[in-house]
Amino acid sequence: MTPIELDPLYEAKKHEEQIYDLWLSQAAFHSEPNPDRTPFVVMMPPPNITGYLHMGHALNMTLQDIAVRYKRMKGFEALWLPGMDHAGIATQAVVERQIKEQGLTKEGLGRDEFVRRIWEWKEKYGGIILSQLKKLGVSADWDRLRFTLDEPYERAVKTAFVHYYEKGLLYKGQRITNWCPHCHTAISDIEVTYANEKGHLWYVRYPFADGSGFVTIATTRPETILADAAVAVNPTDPRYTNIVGKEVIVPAANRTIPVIADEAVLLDFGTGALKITPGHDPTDFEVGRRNNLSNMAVIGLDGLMNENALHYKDMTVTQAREKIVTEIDALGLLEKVDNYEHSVGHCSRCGSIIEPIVTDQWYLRMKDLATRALETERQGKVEVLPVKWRKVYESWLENINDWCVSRQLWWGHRIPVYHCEDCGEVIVSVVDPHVCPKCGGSHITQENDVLDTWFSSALWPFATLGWPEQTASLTYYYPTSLLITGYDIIFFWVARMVMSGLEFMNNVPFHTVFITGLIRDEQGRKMSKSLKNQLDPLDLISTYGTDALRFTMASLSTYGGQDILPSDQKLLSSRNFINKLWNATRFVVAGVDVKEALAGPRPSDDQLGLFDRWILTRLADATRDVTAKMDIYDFGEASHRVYEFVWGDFCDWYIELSKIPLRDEAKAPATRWVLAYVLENTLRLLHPFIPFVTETITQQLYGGDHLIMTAAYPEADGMVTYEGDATQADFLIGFIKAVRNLKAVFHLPPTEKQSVVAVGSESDIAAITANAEAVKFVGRFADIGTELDPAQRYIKGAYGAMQVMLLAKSDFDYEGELKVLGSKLELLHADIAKLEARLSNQDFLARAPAEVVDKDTQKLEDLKAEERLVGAFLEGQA
RNA sequence: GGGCGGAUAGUUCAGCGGUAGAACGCUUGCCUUACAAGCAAGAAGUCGCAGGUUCGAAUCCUGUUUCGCCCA
Repeated sequence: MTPIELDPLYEAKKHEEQIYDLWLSQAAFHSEPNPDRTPFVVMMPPPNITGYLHMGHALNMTLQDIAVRYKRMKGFEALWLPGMDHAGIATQAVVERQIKEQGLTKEGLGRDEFVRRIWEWKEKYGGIILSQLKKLGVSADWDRLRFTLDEPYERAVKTAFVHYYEKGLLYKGQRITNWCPHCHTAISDIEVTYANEKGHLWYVRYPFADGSGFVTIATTRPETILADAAVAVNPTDPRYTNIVGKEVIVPAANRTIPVIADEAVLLDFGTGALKITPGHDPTDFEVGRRNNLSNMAVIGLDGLMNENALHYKDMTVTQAREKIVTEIDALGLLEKVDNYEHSVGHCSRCGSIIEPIVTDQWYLRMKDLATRALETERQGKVEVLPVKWRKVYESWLENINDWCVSRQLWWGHRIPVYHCEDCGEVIVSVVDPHVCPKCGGSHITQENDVLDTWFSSALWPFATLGWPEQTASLTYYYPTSLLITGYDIIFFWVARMVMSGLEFMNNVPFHTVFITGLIRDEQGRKMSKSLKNQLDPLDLISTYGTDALRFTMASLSTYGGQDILPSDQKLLSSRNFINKLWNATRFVVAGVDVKEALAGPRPSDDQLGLFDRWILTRLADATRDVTAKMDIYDFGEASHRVYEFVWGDFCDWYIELSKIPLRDEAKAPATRWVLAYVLENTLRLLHPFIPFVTETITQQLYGGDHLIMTAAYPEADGMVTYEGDATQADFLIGFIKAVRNLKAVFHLPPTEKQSVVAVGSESDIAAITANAEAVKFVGRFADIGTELDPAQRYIKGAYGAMQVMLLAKSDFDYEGELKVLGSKLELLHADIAKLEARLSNQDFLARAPAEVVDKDTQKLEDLKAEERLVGAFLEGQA
């Protein structure tokens, strides 16, 4: 056998790229429907084509990859379907900025040319994130990469639109919408983020038309006075009952409007009288509908005051506000101005202040769709994890509004609604109509607007599999298994996928949705460009290696979905762990040909030593625990458990202990097999978390086409365990620790090998003497005796009821020992007192479960035995 | 205003009815032939505060303080 030589340090950079290529070359990520296997399907949340890899992706994609690799190794037909989102507003903005630098505008280019340029941009620069994902080790089926604007996907979007339309769920109407003057499009309610801002509350007098005084209203937006349609009071407000029905004059506009009564008016806001501007406020719009008021607009789609704004025309909203306040003040109609903090809506995309404006938009009726999505989740057919997000999901669906799905953009799915210029017929169709079905005319034009990007994303779990065609993939892979995403898109995406899955597939889109926490910086702040506290995952990969980043992400994620604060320390710790694994491998391969050892027969039980049986038992325990956590997607706990096994059991104890039998050719073969077996299984346990290093090692061990990523995940059920032997080994480990502790407490040089004398029960002593060689080696003892020599003095320690004595040198510090023993006795006294108090409590004995009482009784006996021993030491010392 | 979540070792977090756990940091001693990206030993917490339920509470209930998030 020729031992394999490995570098003493694992250098991720040297291996990762070629390992990824190896996987690709073997088509290891590809999945095809296979009736012999159960599918496990994850739909990747499609990143924007304008996107770059950030820490959120690193977390989210790592967890998905762990789940997919795990299930793949578990024998599922695992499909992870990747994709990209056309991201209407974001992409259009990027290309608009680009052509602006060339002195061009999209209007100048025209729609077709502009869209053609976006496609050109997409081919050239778009999707950089995909190559970045590969650096993360993402094992997605790239053969099935989908893009939300590809032709087949477009057919799905049109089909969905036509379906909703024909079902009467889509309607077009003049309604007040959230208008972003910067993006120049309508956006939906959930794309508006509200922030409290300092502003003013202006108290303005509206004179009665009959000259009988005035009524004072309070407003935060004086510039909209120009579009006022009424003044409203609450019908139950005794202050104002006599003015309802009167006419008032709009300040600065000199129009008359009525005073009306409406329940929407709050009695305690301002003066209790409000101006009503249906054209520029959602609440007022509803009041206007109830009272047949006009929807006059004074602010245009460009965010400037329009022709209805009289002498304020072409001013910005801010300018108009200043000017009109001055004018009203000059007219003597400004009563007072208060400072006032109120909530202002901003475009979640660009941050501009949203203008509520009445425009013609398409809306999707949500009530029934939402009810079904709600019931399905409540029946447990879609499991939302962590559970705290269930209420968020539910409360949104319970209070849902109709969804504005049209956008005034050019990049996206153009709404498949056509108008016959000849007869006015409205045609809603998946295929482009060339002839009007009603009049036979050929002058047909399509609506200009496109659909909200989320309208297409909502179809992701089935449109990617070929819907509306009933493809073999759709039949086999749908519904999918797991979705992992961030909580910021529960409404935007998760809930809408559930709705459309139920509507079009009559089944849930996924069985489980796992919501991850948010990545924050070390101080717990959100990562943002303005704070410059963003970590770049690609930097972290080049510094620490992909596996270290992945292991950090996994080990920091919690089942409760806590936010995650990565730090250099944590990455360093993960990198060190990977290096530990690498070096454990170095040790194994220096003495064992793993491939050859495992090709041979498993040693019989009597060929295995005590510690061989111990580590095999521990491996089975670890496998069971890790698998149990993985099965519920608790990646954090799973990673901790495997870390503990690798470092704490395998490296710290078994590898050290194996050095003894490896020197003995009679025992070495069994130990070699165990080393190989445990290493092999450890690598498999770890592979989903740290795929590169485990595959690199596997390449070293086996070479050729042998991949760990397609190997079987360890099964605890198939592993033989030795409980009794494991307990005995644990006892010996405890004994070694007791001796080490004694040496350290009394500052005996670790290199100095001590003579140890153990005095205790026959069986305990027998266990120690039977394994004396191993115990002496890892404990660094010179020899182990079982009888005290009265002529010698000893350093006294206790391991339970067993005396653990070290031969003392003449200069030993007995004063110090007295102190140590004394404080130990005090601790024992305290523990014993606590237990005695509990065990003498009749209520405890009567009500606590018998096993708890038994455990405490046993514990008390053990403590008392140790107390007697330490007490005797002290007496002997005195 | 409504809702949700956090408050546990110096730090970041697990635990969520049976005498407090991890990682990192810290202290002490070690270049022990896999690993100093390491080894051994150790210190460190009245589990935010106040009540209650229970034989027993970090864990369940109520109130409270405080930080954060979401919705209006």
